[in-house]
Amino acid sequence: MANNLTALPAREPARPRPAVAERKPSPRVKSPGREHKLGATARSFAILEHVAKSRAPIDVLDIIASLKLPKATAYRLVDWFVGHGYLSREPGRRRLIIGPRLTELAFGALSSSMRNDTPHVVLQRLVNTLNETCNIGTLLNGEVVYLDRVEAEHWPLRLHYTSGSRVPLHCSAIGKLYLALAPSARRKRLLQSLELRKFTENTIGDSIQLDAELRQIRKEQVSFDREEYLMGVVCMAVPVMGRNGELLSALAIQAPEARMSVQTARRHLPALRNAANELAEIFQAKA
Amino acid sequence: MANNLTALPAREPARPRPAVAERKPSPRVKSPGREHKLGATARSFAILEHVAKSRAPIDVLDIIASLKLPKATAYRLVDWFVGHGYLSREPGRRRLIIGPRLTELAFGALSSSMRNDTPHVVLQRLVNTLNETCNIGTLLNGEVVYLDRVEAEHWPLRLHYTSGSRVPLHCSAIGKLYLALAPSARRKRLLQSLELRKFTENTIGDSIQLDAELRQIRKEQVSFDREEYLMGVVCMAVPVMGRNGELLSALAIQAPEARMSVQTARRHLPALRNAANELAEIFQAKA
DNA sequence: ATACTGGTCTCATTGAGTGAGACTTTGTCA
DNA sequence: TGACAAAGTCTCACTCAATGAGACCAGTAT
Repeated sequence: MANNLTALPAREPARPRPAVAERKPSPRVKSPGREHKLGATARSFAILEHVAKSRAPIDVLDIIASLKLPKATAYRLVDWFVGHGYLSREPGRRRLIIGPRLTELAFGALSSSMRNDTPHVVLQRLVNTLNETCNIGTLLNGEVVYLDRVEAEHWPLRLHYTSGSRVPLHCSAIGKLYLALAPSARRKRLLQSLELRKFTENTIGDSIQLDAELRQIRKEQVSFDREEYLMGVVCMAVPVMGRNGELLSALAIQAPEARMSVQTARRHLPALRNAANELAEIFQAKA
Repeated sequence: MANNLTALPAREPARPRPAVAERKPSPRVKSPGREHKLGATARSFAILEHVAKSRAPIDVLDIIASLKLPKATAYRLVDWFVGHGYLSREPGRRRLIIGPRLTELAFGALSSSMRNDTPHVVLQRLVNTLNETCNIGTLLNGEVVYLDRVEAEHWPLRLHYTSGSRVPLHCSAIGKLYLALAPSARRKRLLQSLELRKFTENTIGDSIQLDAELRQIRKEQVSFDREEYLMGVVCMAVPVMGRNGELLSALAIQAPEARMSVQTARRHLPALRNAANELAEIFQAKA
């Protein structure tokens, strides 16, 4: 966990007064990767996390030391927290403990995440049962992105947020599923902007064939990736449908073909369908 | 809760440019009630609180409306939260839920506040009276986790952070309590995804039986684990209820059956109930 | 096409936040 | 009791991070 708190501008030693002012002519380069700073807020959370993590009441100097905050700043922030009930001081008016407001927030957060985190739990359970990697994915900007992903075998359930990786639509189970089940207007547009590039010998390369495949998918409500993107990787995806038949997202299982042929995958279909239904219900929590 | 978020300066409609600058001659009167603003931070917490409080995933527009934040600002903050894991987005890339980082913080905050604040004292007292191990637990990601735990006999009041240990819902007193008292929609979901694995001969193995048990629990507001998970271990759990009947957490006593039969446990019920009430009050301290 | 609705981006403006350091209070040791 | 250090507060010049109005840009619905 990179702790960039110190990395604030590192102000100069406060020169007495440098004339009046030199208007910088706004050198704002149109940097595309706009990152927001929220410096104070970041520090605030760091402090809370520090207090929450520590086993015993903590004093401000600890915070200053651990987080490398300047004294004045640390006291200022802590004061604010105390004043707003997020932190409290122990009887001796010194060491800090979690305040009532934060406790309240914590309760809320926990029960909220109890309610809403369930997608992940469902996924996790599915993976435990089938013992293969599964993921929940959706379409975003014409690409498949994974919303959550639980890897089999190894615990470290790494969340692959695959921000960068472009998974083309025409050669991934989830992508084809979306193509197949999108309302026709949308499908048309998506198809139009597809370039049916070949990745393996199995990749679908012409639109006639793709069309047939999509029809099949629509009929069966399952989509397969038979080593169409990566040789040796097989994938099966089912839709997570909303009440009105909208496609909320897709649930997929993925494994090396050595371990899971398309045949084998089909055997997992009931389990996937089941999980997909659970997910559908969860996603449709009412306000 | 006074909602002063709107009370930020209320910027003027951006006058083109008002000459260069008029140095205010520092009218800083030595105001004694120095108030720090921390505007961004305040707003940040307001957002988190809002999300945590709402029972369903919330969308940014709700936030904007409820908190009267300017659109751009709200999106900026939310983005930051999502980027830093405090909030997450649901499938449709729209509604917001509590993120992993906030869950972690919440958990830390709660157990920290258990330890330092009165909850721990209450628990301790209970243990001293009954002379058996007691713990406060909750449900997190479909598992039972202990927020605080005081062991009898041995001093070392170890806090079981049970990061790894999965305590299944259907065969633990706290788990069944949660199952029984959850709102019916959630109960349904939880039950659906339960695998009634047998751990001992007493483990409840079929859903009919479980259903009966849950009804009983709901009626009596106590839940027992009669050696259903570990042979020789008996457990009894009572709810800690909020003002509106929400389940805040659960309080349980645990002992070897040799020392505490279910009968004996029942005798401790009044003491547990009492402590649970105390806890309820503590948890609902007003800001 | 046409009108929404949800969301992103830009950018001038400025006040919120900053932090070195002086200062005050509290605690400790002789 | 004084004297010294450590903990905590306050000041203030400086500036950059946050702000928010509004233009803009998808998608979706009509």
